[in-house]
Amino acid sequence: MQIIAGKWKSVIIYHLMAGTQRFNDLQKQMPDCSRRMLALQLHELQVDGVIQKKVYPVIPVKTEYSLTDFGQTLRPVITAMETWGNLYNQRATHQAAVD
Amino acid sequence: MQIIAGKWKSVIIYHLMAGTQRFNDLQKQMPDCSRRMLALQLHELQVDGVIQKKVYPVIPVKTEYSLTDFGQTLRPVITAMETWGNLYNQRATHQAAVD
DNA sequence: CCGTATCCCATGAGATACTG
DNA sequence: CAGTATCTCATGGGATACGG
Repeated sequence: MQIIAGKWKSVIIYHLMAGTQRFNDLQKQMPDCSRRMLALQLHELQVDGVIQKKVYPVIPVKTEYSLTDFGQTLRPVITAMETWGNLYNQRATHQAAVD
Repeated sequence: MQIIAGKWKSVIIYHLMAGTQRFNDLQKQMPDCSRRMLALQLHELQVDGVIQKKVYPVIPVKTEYSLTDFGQTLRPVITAMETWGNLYNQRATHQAAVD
């Protein structure tokens, strides 16, 4: 599952599951991920065919990211993670591991 | 999900889902993971409360690793990954991403 | 058998400044 | 707005050798 292994990839996919997002939308939802890292991981996800990027040639530029059909197949994996996270997020034990 | 984020952690958990394993058992099942890396990731999983280690004070030493109750709660996540992997492992496209 | 210690290089990732 | 470029330091991870 190298496809998800990147530190932020699963989070990006999670946010894109809610629908198309712009670069800044994603950044606001992941304040701990630097602009540089976000760009790098988005690029990798794109190369792996998980997400697609649409660029509108207006000024200033506008881009939109969304899941490809292939990326959509990852939904069950991400939702399994989310379900697990919801169960254990509020607990004191293992808090460091859950993050 | 830093708990699974380590390069080999999900694979270790996957193998331990089949039951208790010795260090060498795990190593044989993960030839691409060095002994050093295996030891490091096992230790982290132990610290995070995902797995437990039992050492038998015989010579030569014998150790056994198994999932804790907490570790067992990760089953749905790992099986979701496995299901996804089974679907896409054999396909030509995205092969690099699946790995 | 099951690790740890050390050395060393490759990659990761923040900060900052710049561009179409 | 949505990135790139560069510099720099931190971390990851292989190889090898050693230890209980």
